[in-house]
Parts: sequence; structure tokens; C-alpha cells
Amino acid sequence: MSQNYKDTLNLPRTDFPMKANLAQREPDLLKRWEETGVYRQIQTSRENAELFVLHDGPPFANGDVHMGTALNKILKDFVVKSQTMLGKRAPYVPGWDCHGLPIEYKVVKESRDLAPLEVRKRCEAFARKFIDLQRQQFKRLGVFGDWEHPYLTMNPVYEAEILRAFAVFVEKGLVYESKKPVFWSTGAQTALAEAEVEYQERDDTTVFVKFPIISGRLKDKASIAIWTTTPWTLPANLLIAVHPKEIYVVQEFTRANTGGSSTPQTETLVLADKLVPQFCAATGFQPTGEPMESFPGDRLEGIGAQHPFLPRTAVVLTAEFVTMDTGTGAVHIAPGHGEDDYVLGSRNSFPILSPVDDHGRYTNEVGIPELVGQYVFDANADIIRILRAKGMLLAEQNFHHTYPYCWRSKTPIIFRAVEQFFIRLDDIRSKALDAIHHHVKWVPSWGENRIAGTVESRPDWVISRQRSWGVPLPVFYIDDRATLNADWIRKLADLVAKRGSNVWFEFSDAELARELGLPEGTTKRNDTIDVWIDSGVSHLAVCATHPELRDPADMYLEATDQHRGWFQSSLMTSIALSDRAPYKMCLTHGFVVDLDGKKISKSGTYDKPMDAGHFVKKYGADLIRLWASSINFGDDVPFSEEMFTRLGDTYRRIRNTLRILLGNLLDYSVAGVADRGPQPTAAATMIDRWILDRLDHVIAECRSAYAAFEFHKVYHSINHFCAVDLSSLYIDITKDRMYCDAPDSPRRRATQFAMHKIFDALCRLLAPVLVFTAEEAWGYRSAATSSVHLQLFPEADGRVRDSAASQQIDQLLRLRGVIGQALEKARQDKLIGNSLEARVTLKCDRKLIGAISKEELEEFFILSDLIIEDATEPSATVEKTAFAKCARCWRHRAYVGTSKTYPDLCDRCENVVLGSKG
RNA sequence: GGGCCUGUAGCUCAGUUGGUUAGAGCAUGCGCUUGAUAAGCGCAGGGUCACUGGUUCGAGCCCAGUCAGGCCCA
Repeated sequence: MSQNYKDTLNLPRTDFPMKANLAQREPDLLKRWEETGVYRQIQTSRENAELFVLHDGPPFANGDVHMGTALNKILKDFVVKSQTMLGKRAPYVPGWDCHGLPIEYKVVKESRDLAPLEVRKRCEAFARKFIDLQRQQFKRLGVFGDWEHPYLTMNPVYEAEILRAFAVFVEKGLVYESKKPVFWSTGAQTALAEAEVEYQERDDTTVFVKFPIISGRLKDKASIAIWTTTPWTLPANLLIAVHPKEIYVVQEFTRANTGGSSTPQTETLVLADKLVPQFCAATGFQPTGEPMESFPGDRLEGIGAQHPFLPRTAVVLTAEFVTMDTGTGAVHIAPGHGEDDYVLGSRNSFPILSPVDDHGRYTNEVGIPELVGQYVFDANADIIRILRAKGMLLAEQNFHHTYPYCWRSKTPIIFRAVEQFFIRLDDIRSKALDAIHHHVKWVPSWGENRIAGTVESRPDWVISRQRSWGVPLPVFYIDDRATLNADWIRKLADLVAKRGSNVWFEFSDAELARELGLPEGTTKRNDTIDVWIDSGVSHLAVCATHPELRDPADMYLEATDQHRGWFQSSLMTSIALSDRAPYKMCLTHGFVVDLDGKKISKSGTYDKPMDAGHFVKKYGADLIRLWASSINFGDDVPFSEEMFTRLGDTYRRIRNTLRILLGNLLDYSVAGVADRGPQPTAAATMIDRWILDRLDHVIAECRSAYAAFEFHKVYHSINHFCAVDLSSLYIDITKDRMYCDAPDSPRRRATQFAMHKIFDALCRLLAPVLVFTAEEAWGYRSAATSSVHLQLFPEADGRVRDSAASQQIDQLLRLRGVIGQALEKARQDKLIGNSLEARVTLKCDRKLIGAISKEELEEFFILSDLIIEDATEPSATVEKTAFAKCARCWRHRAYVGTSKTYPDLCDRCENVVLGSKG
């Protein structure tokens, strides 16, 4: 009867729990880090190291942290932590973008008709609430940084820097005033932002109008036909736009005269060929014969047409935005009443005519005395009457469509040009492009194209906003004339630095003038500065002013939308201020999309929870971080609940690997090996030399992947190392010696040496990703005060490279496959159960085996009984072994049954048992 | 509609300057183990490389177009 030898084995033992319970365990570690001030410790320990500045793009201080925000912050944390562990000093000062419409909109929506100062107070409270909320959530994700001293764009000192930057823009002559059409609420007499516009269904009268051609080849021969849904904008018409490539025809049309006369009405009109049928259906005209001419639209460029009722010429220009959906293909352009119109007009140096007042009533500029004072939507009928009287009306129709309305007054919106302030970009553009192409590294590389495209095409920057929640636009008015004065602005900045930008709203004109020493009678208005300026000058307000940071920063890291956003606004302000880019490198990541590659909308269609808090609670922060590390963030970032289930398996694999290593190291002290260097001992077998070689490769791979910010390569490298090299090979193969050899057996100690190295390296390499788990595991083999986050990455060390071992093991793995298949077949044939019951005859080329002993091969293949025979092609046959099973190590060995003392043991086990008794 | 980008097994990723039968992990199925055990090991199945055409002796890779998706504009 075989006795139970379990007690004589060196079974693995550790308190490191198999079950992670991350949601509960992580907060404990957070508390410890907080208490020990780990972020400060790290900074101090790197005091003299090379600096690496990742400058945080400030998230908007509203709403919860959703997966997209979490991804961004986690990637930033990967960068900071990995740069730190590569030996650099990588401080991280997080920030928030506090001003701006999204917050003001929410505040104003809750309670209307508040005074600007009250709006601002509530906005600040709103922002602070979400800053605290998000800060907690970011910290919970394991992100390290100076959370107690974040930068806020609403801090008085920050606001002052915005104004100082503005003063420089003024000094350099970059700021100018001009008109630009905006959404205008005639009911509330204010400009609106897109978010404040709601759409309602509405009936309008559309008109087809003719503009007789008065210059060029077609002079006095034809009229251009236009179509518009807003007849009231016709008094502001300055241009007609046609598509340069679409085909236009000169065509005679007739229809029965609607005025009662028996003579039919005849018109020779110019319009888009494609739209002739639609035009006929809408107006009742029929073409007479074939078109007289047809040509692409660009042939019309530059000709003049008579305005239908004003003494003015409308010039024809070409524009790509002209569509062939509705109308005539010739578009009435009023630069003061539309975005496209404005761009086309201003690019061609036409004035911005907008003869409408705050209430939506025509001003004197309209040019027709009877219309002055008329509300534009009421004026449609008058315009149509005038057109008809002048014989310029081709047709009118009712038109049902959705039209923008003011969310507050519920009145229809008009596009109206109002005075705005701009930053002139022409001077900046070429320097910006030079910086983009020659001085900044873009990762992925297509970022360069993308931002260059937006910089090339962007018009001047509109920087004034008719809003309350922002830094006041520092423009002063003397006799209602706008004055831009850099010195005054700097004085204002000093005042704001002390008292906050509320002073602008608290002080009366006279008080402010006195405070700043401005001429008596100087007044101010309540416009604010575009928030893109706020965040755009953070390189000045944060990087340049924080002693631990540096301007330019090494890296900005944001989602792809920021090529047009923060990357660009920062670049432009930095070029304006200091003639160079504010960053050396811009890293971009994609957006979070669901399994089908569809975007995950924050606002509805995706009904599953998307806030990071939900997943932190369910899976733990380390799992979210593992997800962030597993994906190639340059593309769209896939996200689904299923992925988390998968990642849970990966996580458990890594965790269990750490656990078994710890278990096997139970009797191997850290102190004993600390200074032993990288070399394995002489007792190391092929497999030990191989795993140390593999480890060295993994270290090199991970270090270079971290250095190149390719985190998913780290993930795959470590995952493969844990799952294949360690779990299924090294740990499985060395199990026998680890459990059954005498504790002090040289080959067991050699294995522990390797495992110690592996465990140490794994903890460090995992630390930036699995911040909590790595720390937890690290604590099992180091002092209680030590943190893995204070360590450096392990160094790859050529001395442990062993290509002979590597090649040898590759050969053996091929043979292992052959044996595995043979064993599987034997198992299916019920010849054996456990592989240790098998006698395997391996036929192969002896060269593949080299000098390795039969014993070591049996260990490598995890077999009891191996016979090698020579053959050119490898093959294996399996039969049941004749040997008896050793009751201790469970291998079937020839020796079992030979001993008098321990007839149930093999020779090795007998020696171990005897040795332990002695 | 325009600019930039993406599309390789159910999922995440590899795939060298074009060169044998496109790889890995996870997942799935079937086994083994019960001394890593709410673990571990083995074997197996699974891909028209989005589609169509082109260049080439040869295309997952190069070119053009189509479709689908993303971001930013309009």
C-alpha cells in the first residue's frame, strides 16, 4: 500500500490570492499610495533625471468620465509611468478646461434670465463640482499626478496669462474686428451657439427670381435664375454662386401667362442642366427647343447680373458648395446672412452687408425706404410683391422644412453679421506649417497630413463670443470705437490675477476705468474670449510657469479630433507668442467604437452604460487599463462587454503566473540573490538558459515598445510570455524538479533563480499597465515601504542571451509536437490516460537532440519513459510503460520496486526522502 | 459632398524590401489532470486577408475603384 508522500514535497505556497477582487483591493492600495505620497516620492527620486513633459490636455469640466476620457487619461498614465521607469523625470500636472458654452448652456437652461455675474458664479460652482468628481474618477483609475494642484483655466492666475497672451496678439497686430454672420435670436437679441438652436417644422415661401445679365458674352440676352427659401435676404444679395464643373444651359422657356394676358410668357434663362426638369415642374415653364448653349459653370465666372430690385450688380462666382439637389444651381449669395455666403464673399473681398438690427428689423441700409423697420419674416411678402411688380419673379411656392429656432424665445433664427474679433492667421500659417512638417513628430504619422490640412484651409480665428462664462474679451470702447491696447490689457491681467475675471462684470465702466487708469468715459462690453484660446495658451500658462515643467513640452496626447482642436489652437498661439510649436511630439488615439465598429454615442443610441465608473466597479481599474493596453490606439478603439470577459481571462493568466512564481519562490530569499548578477548557475539546464534568454528578449521588446508608446506590443509580449513560455512550458516542465527534488537540489535552485528574475522583471514591466496588481505582487517579495512604481524597468542584458539554447529548444518543441500528437492518439485509443503512463519511442535525427541526456529529455517532454531511435523523419509511437508508478512523483520509473526501504519510490524520490530524514 | 484614416479567424493583434501550405494568444469543441484546483496541460476545428479590377512569374502587402466604419469639415 503506497503511503502518502504529499508532505515530503515542496509544493508551491503563497498568500498572494488567486482571486483578484480588484474592485475591493484597489482602493486599499490607493489609500496607501495617498498616505505614502508615492507621486511625490517618484518625483523626488528622479530629481536629477532627464525631463520628460507630457502636457495634459484639459478635459471639459462637465459630465462623468466615460470610456473615451478614461482611455485618454490611462494612455497618458502609461506614458508617464513608463517614461519614469525608463529612468526619466516625468511629472504630470493634470488640468481642466472650465469656461465655455457647454457649462453655461446647462446652467442657463436650469434657470433663465440670470445676470451675467450670477451665471458666472453658477458656472464656476458647476465646474468645480465636476472637477472634483472627475478627479476622484481619474485617481481611481490608478493615474498618478499632482492631483492636489491641477491647473484650472478659471484660476485667476491662469486667466491673467490668457489676457497677457492676448496682449501679445494685439501688440503683434494679429487681432482685428470685422463682421461675421452668426446664429441670431431676434427674440432674445443675442447671438446663439449651435447648442442653443432647436429645429422646428415651418412653412416658408420660396421664390425663383431672375437676375438679368448685364455684362459679358450673354449681356442682355439672358437672365440667371436663382432660387431661395429666404426672400428677405435678397436686399443683402451681392453675389451669385455657381458650381465650377457642373453643366449649365442657356435655354428659352415659355409658359401661359399667369397675368391673364393671352400672350405666353417667354424667358431666356441660365440654370443648371440637371435641374431643368425640376425647375419646369415648379414654375410651369417649358423649354422651347434645344438649349442655345451649354457649358461648365466656370465659364460664367465674373459676369455681372442686375439685382432684381436694387441698383446693384450681382457678380457670379464659382463655389464647390453649390449642390444640384434643389433650386437652379445658381445660388443667391448674401455674405451677411450665411456661413457659405460669408466665406465666399470675404475671400473675394466683398463687403459683409447685413441690413438688419438686433430685433430682426431692416435698417436704413436695406435701400428700400418702405421696408425700413419691417421684421424680416413679415417682409417676405413685401419682397415678393416688389419682385412681381418689377417682373423679376419667376415663381413662388410653399416650402415645408425644418428651420432653426431660438431655444429660449422660440422665435425663428436669422443669420446676421455682427461685429466680431478675429486673429489674423495668414502671418502665422506658414510658420505653423513649417513647424508641423519639420519640427514636430506625429504619431501615427498621418497626423502630420491631417493637421497640415486643417491649418492650410482654416479661415481667420473668430475669438469673440457673445457669452458670459469666459475670460472677458479685453476690448475697450471710447466713443463706441473699439480700442485694442496691449498695456491696458496687461493692467487688466494684473487685476484679474488678483481678483479673478469677475471684476470685469462686477465693476462699472467708470470703476474699471479708474482701477486701470484708463481715459474717462472708456466703456467695456460683455463679450468673452473663445475657450479655444483658454486651453490653447496652456503651454504658456502651465508649462512655462510651472518650475517642474518645460515649454515646449515633449508630448501632447489626445484623440484625433484634437488635430483641429487643441493641437491646432495650441500651435497657433505658440507660433504667435514664441515662433515655435509648443510640443515636440503629438500622439493621437482613435475614438471608442462598439463591436461593429460603430461609434458609441454619448447621447442615446447606445443604451449600455459607458461611464468608466461602472466598469471600475464591475471589473476593477486594472482590467480597464489592461483593455487600454491591449488595443492599437492609433485606430478606432473597439470596446465591448465581451472584450472585458476575454481580458478577464488574460488578466487571470497573468495573475496566476505571478502567483505560481511566488509559490515556487517560497524558500528562495531575495537577499541571497540580489547581487548575483544575471547569469544562471552551472546547474541550470537547457530549459533554464532558454527561459532566461526568452526573458531577456521580452525585456528588450517591452522596453522598446514602451519607448515607442506601442503599449499593445507590451501586452502581447507579456501575455505570450506568461501563457506559452512560462505557464505551458517552463513552469510545467520544471514542476517535477520544483516539487519533488530536494529543496536544495542545484537544478531546483537554478530554476528558482530564473523564476526570481522573471518575477522581478514581470512586476516591473507590468507596473505601468497593471498598476495595482503589479504593486500587490511586488509587495510579496520586497519591503513593505517599497513601491514597484519607484523602480526602473529591468535592463536587457546580452550576457544571458543564449541562441544555442534558443535554437535547441525550438528543435525540441517541434519533437514535442510530434510526441503530443502520438500521446493524444494513444489517449483516444484508451491505451493511456496520463502521459506519465506512456512509454514513448521517439524516432528522429540524433542531431536534433544534441548532447542532451535522456533524463533531461524526459523532463522536458514530461515523460516517464522515453526511448530514442534514429530516423530521418521525426515520428513517435506510444505504448503503455512497463514501469511501476512512483508514489511520490507519479512518474513510472524503472527503479520503482527495487528498494527495500521504499519499494514504492523511484531512486530520486528515495534519496530525497532519505536525505530529509538524515 | 470634401480632407485624413481604418477594414487579416468569434475577440485582440503579428505578418520583414511583394516570394512555399497566412501566424499567435484568448474564446469554442474534445480529452487529460486533481500536488497552480473557482487553477494547470494536451489535441482539434476555425480565415475567399471587406469587395472588384489592374501591375507582376508571383499580391494580405503595390495601384485604381466600390462597399462599410471613424474623426474633422461642409
